[in-house]
Amino acid sequence: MPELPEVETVRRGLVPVIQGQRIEHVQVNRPDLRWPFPKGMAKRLSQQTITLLRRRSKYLLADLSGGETFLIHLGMSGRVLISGEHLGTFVTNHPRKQNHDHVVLDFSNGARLTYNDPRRFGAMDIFETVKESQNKHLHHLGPEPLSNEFNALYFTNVAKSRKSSIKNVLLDQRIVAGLGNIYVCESLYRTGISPKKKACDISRERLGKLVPNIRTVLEKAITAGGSSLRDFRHADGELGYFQHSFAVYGREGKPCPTPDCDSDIARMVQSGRSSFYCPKCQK
DNA sequence: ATGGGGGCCTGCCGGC
DNA sequence: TGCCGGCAGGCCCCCA
Repeated sequence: MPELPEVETVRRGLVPVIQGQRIEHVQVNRPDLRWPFPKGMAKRLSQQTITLLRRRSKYLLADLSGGETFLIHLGMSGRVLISGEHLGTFVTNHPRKQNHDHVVLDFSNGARLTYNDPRRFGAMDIFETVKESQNKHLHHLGPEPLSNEFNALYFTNVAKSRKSSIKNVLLDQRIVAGLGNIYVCESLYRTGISPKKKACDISRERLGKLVPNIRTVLEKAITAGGSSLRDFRHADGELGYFQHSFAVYGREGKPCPTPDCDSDIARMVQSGRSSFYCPKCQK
C-alpha cells in the first residue's frame, strides 16, 4: 500500500478539493472491505462537512462537522480518485463506474471522490473524534516517524530489547507508525544496516543514524509526490515519481548504487516479505 | 511474551 | 495463445 508518503501525498491532493466541503451524496457498493463498513456509514457521512483532513500513520482521517471522524485506510491496492468539472485544479468529467469502485462521495462543490480497491485490504471506519485514541485501528500506534517523538533516544531504548530483525522492528507499527516495506528497505540501505540484523545487536550509534535517515527518505518521497507502483495514484490521478529514486527496493540483480561498490542488490524473504539490500554495503 | 507464518483478495507478469 | 505459479505497498490472528 501506500505507505506514509503516499497517504500524505493523497491527503495533500485532497485538502484543497474536499476540505470545507459538504458531502451531499454517498454511494456504497458493497457491505465491506477487509471488515464490514461501520453501521449506517452512508447516513453518518451524508450532509456532513469535512472540517479537517488529517493523516495518522497510513490512515486518512476526515473530521466531520457533527463530531465524528471518517477513517480511510488504503490497504495494499486502495486509491482515491477525484473528478469533477469547473473546479480549476481538476477538470475531468466523472468517469464511468470502474470495477472495484466501492464507495463514491459527491461534494457540495461538485467534486466526486471515488474509492477503488481491487484487493479490498483497505478499511473504513467512523468514530467519535474525541475518542480517537480508543479507536481499534489507531490505539496501538507508535509515534509518527516525522515527529520529534520519534528520536534517537526513544528508538535506541526500544530497539535494545528487541531480538527480532531490525526489518521487522521497523515494520512494527507499535514502535513507529507509517513505515512499510519500501521505506524500511530504503532506510536500512542508507544506514548500511542489514535487514536481518537483530535490533538488539545494533550499536546505539548506528540506531541513532537510522532515525534521521528514515526521516530523510520519507521527506524526499513526499516531496517527489510518493511512489507509483502498480496501483497508487495521486488523488488527482497524477503519478508520483519517487519510485525512480529507489536505491534497492525492487532492484534485485541490479548494481548497488553506492559509488565504488561492485555488488548487486539481493533479495531475501523475511516474515513472508521481500527485503532488498546490498550484501556488501549492509552489515 | 515475542516472533514467525498464514490468510485475506485480485491482478499482473514471466515462463513454459 | 493460454495456463500456472509467484509476487505485490498491509495488517490481523494464531501458534509455538
